[in-house]
Amino acid sequence: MQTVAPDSEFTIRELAQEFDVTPRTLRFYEQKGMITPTRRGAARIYSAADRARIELILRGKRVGFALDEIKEILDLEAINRGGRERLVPAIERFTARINLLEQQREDVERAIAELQAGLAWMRERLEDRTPSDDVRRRARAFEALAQASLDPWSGAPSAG
Amino acid sequence: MQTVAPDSEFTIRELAQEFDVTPRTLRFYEQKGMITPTRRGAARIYSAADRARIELILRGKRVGFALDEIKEILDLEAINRGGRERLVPAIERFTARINLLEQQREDVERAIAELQAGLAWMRERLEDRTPSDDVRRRARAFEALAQASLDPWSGAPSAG
DNA sequence: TTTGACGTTGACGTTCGCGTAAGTTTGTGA
DNA sequence: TCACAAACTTACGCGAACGTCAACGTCAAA
Repeated sequence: MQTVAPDSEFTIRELAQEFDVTPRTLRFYEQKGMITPTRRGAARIYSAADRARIELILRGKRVGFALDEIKEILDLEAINRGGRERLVPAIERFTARINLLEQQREDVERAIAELQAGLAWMRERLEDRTPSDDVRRRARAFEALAQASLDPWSGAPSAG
Repeated sequence: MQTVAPDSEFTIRELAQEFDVTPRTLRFYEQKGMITPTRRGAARIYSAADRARIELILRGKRVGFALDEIKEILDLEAINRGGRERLVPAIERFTARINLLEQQREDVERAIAELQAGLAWMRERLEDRTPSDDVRRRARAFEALAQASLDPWSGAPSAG
């Protein structure tokens, strides 16, 4: 999220701490060819561009990309250099990816809704009330799952 | 997405095909205690509730939950049976999870935007034009990454 | 100059989420 | 009754994404 001066330099530990990964992780990404920090002696020096790539890698991971896929995205520049033979299939893969992500956004929204329903449910249970109709309606997803535990409420008057 | 009659029954292969997983996957989930189909002889019989749980498991997976985490969510009914000691920490974990998901929705949206930016870029390259200012602005995320390949465009007149 | 923090390169270990035999049983139609 | 598909259990295997030593180098502070 932060933008840093373009001539910034970072050590491996600085970036590892900032992004909450271990140095091992950054070396691993390098070994996969996803980042190519320069060296001062044997030590790695990371540029602002390296840092930006790391950000993108980690965001990619959070949304479920495999490292190899992320690498392909990062290699956009290589794709650009390539001719139509590289460009065209890449465009197709990108498009497919975007569709998947849009599906995934839906999944995330449903997951949020479901967890919130479960949460509301638990909160009412915590207050020892039988769940309100509204909560029960929102917890529909869980009704199917937890019928055994829901059924006692569904027909019976609250049995204190 | 489909709602089925509550007394429906399914074989392992039916559900495997419907959800595009292998039978092995469903047995694996069972082994982890995430579903508990009944048996007819040795053969598994899945109920509508089992089917609903599978749906939830798979959606959970798509948004990046680990199976153990999904199991916890599915165990809401067990949590419900438990007292405050179980309920309270569960509420906290659910809340934390929701926050993560909201963060993730942002990540997904950014990822979509970035891929679309890359896509627009590639499309213009495909037409052999130097990327328009608009596209370049949207591809900011990639500028930092691929400076080497972007710089040639930035100041120079298109050199065919 | 020794200590200690931080860096390096292998190289093997671990967890997760199943895949993949191998061999056995069970149910159904010819 | 035989065959064959489809289910079952057991168990080892695998790729991804690192974790975790081991063994070594380097530099600043004490």
